[in-house]
Amino acid sequence: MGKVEAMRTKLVLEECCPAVLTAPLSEGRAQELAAELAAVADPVRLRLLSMLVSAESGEVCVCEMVEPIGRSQPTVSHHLKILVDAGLIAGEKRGRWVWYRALPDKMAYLRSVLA
Amino acid sequence: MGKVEAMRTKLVLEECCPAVLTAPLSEGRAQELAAELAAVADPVRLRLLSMLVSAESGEVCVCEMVEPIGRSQPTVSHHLKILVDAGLIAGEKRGRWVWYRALPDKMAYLRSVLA
DNA sequence: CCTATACATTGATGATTGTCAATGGGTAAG
DNA sequence: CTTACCCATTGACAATCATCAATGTATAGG
Repeated sequence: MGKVEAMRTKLVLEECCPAVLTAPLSEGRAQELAAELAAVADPVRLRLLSMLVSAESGEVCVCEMVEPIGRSQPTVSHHLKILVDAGLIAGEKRGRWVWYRALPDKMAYLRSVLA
Repeated sequence: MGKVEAMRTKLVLEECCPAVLTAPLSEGRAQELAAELAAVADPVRLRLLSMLVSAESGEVCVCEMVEPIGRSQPTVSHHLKILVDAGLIAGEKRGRWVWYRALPDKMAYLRSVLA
């Protein structure tokens, strides 16, 4: 195995995709992981996440999300709260507006769960 | 940026975690991705997956999963069917038994969705 | 054949969830 | 102070889902 291949293996395994599912899961641990994954297993929340991640400034006002999402304002707030509770995004109030941004670390963790 | 860092970035971005969420998602695409992620957002299905992935021989008989999972046999069959429909596992009948194995490609795809 | 075993399917039920209308809590403008 | 605006919360409802008992299908053994 050449130097490049060895590095690729090391990086992929240790830095990007640490194994989590490679040992039998306990009932409690599985319950916890499932709840965290459920946060992203929803079309509205995936679209909200994609809007935040792809935003030029890194943050988006709620008022800019309601119309593109195509749901009522309370429904959008509901999903944003679920994402906040899951640690995937964070909101900051400025005046009458609230700006949300993505927290990539938690997303990376969720990705590592599926290994 | 040194050679190693450049390679790390390239590998992580292109080989392990291709970006999928970095552009705003359409309603239809989000619906599709959410349905695929929902397959793994369940404690029973996560435990089934972990049993298959960590199995020595790479496959596990249904009869070996019912008792550890702690649910009825029809419930286990129900969840196995959902995983099969999601393309995450496959089953093969041998005599009276059915052996399931994990299909890692689909799992890697799901992982790439969260980028 | 007849019985036992392994798994899938069906039907019913309780729990969870996504949705919206109505309302509440703050903030800025007049 | 009053009004208008932004967002969160509450309550209600319909849809979805996880679960089990009962039943169906297929295979092996006697």
